[in-house]
Amino acid sequence: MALEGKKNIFDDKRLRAKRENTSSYTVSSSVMRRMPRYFRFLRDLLNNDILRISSGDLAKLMGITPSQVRQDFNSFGDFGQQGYGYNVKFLYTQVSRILCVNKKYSAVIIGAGDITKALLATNIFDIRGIRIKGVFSYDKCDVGAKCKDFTVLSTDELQDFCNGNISIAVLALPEVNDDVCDFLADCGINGIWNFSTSELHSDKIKCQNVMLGDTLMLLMNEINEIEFSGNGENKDGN
Amino acid sequence: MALEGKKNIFDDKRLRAKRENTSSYTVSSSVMRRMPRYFRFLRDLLNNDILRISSGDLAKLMGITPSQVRQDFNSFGDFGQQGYGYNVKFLYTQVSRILCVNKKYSAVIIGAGDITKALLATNIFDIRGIRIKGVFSYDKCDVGAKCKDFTVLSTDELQDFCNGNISIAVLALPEVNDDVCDFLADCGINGIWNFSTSELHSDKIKCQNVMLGDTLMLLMNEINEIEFSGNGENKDGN
DNA sequence: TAGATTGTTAATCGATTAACAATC
DNA sequence: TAGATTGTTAATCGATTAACAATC
Repeated sequence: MALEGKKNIFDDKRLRAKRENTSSYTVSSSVMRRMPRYFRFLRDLLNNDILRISSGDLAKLMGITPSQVRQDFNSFGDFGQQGYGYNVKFLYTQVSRILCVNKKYSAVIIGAGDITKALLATNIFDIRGIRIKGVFSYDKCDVGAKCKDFTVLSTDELQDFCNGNISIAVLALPEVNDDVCDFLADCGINGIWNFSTSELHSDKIKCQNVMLGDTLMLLMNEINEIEFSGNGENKDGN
Repeated sequence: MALEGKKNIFDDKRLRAKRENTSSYTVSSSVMRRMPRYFRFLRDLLNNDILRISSGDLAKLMGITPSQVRQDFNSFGDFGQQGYGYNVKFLYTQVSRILCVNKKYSAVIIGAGDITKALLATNIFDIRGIRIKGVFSYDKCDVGAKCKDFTVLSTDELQDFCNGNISIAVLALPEVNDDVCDFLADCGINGIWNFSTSELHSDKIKCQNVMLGDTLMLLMNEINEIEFSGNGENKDGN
């Protein structure tokens, strides 16, 4: 495809800034947070054999403005072509690269309960190139049990097990203490995908706090505006 | 407590606007999305027997500015007191009310797999006053099986089962079709908490799309900036 | 009363949208 | 070439922060 031939994978504003020592160029977090959504929509387009799309059509599909589509991608590089639009496959590759999908990160899961089983039953890790290397538990009763293909190990063994080769820890526990950040950072782990109810922040390790209850409560608020319109009582009489 | 005595639960800018027919007052979604986080921090304060807090201290705790704390709460009403600060219990009650926690909504779960089991094993519904009334499946093979205390029913029976008494449907399925929104709306359900990989939007029903993969990819991007600093290779040599 | 801290207005900052010249 | 559509600048909009008078 002509487009790909012309595009250089290093035609990336951040990398360019780095090379030219204008350095400090970073993409704002509002832009970054939209990238996974682009990723999903572009994947769907590819699955439907749509090879080319304009900012206008993509915007309509996603319920945003064409300007935003163009601005968003332009914070990373010149991914389109005037008069043509965007090559979907190329754009998808760029977004995948931005999100580091298929970097083949290694991960461990900490916790041996139902969340762990649920995550292992999906392809959420596989399709992003993440390899789960082990399942660990703080609870000695779990040690030795099976979780899908994994024999649960004690967190006492985690540091030796990691040996600097694990990038991500999935925290699939109901509650954790703040020290878990230090502990995992000391194991050489760089990021925590946190399903516990405790919000984590650390200078030593990146944390993504899933906080499932938050979206549930937002939904409770949103439906309230329907249910209470008028009579001030909901379906349960409250 | 003096504060509570003086405060009127209807001293709420939205309700005031409604009464005075200035009507259209709505809180911006940026403010609304922060409410669950306030809810969690205020609950923690209460659990630690802290009964009073200033916007400055709460801001420090949460890593935001005192101005934001005051502005956020002021979009709903006058929840504090000059010279004193905020009464934690009262503020928590207001935030709970805003988020409709403990409204005793009824819900059903659709899907009888590991996500359903994982959710039923937590107290995520209980502590928010949500009552799970049934578990349903599109897959006839699941029907009759047990999911915790529930016997899985067919989605064919959903409409009769709901009979207008169910507010929330938890979609615990890998993938769904867009029509699911119409189907659930026709059952009289008002909101979908969506764990599938398909993003849902509808005029007929509120949707909260969890999109677990999104935060995982953001984490992959964030740790990349650590791992690739310098040599351009990650721990797996990619 | 004096000190503390809110509620609220004004100033700033950043993000989104609009417009259009560049160009495929 | 003419039409289409980007990349990018300028304008707008909204959200955050600062400042301070009100007041507990």
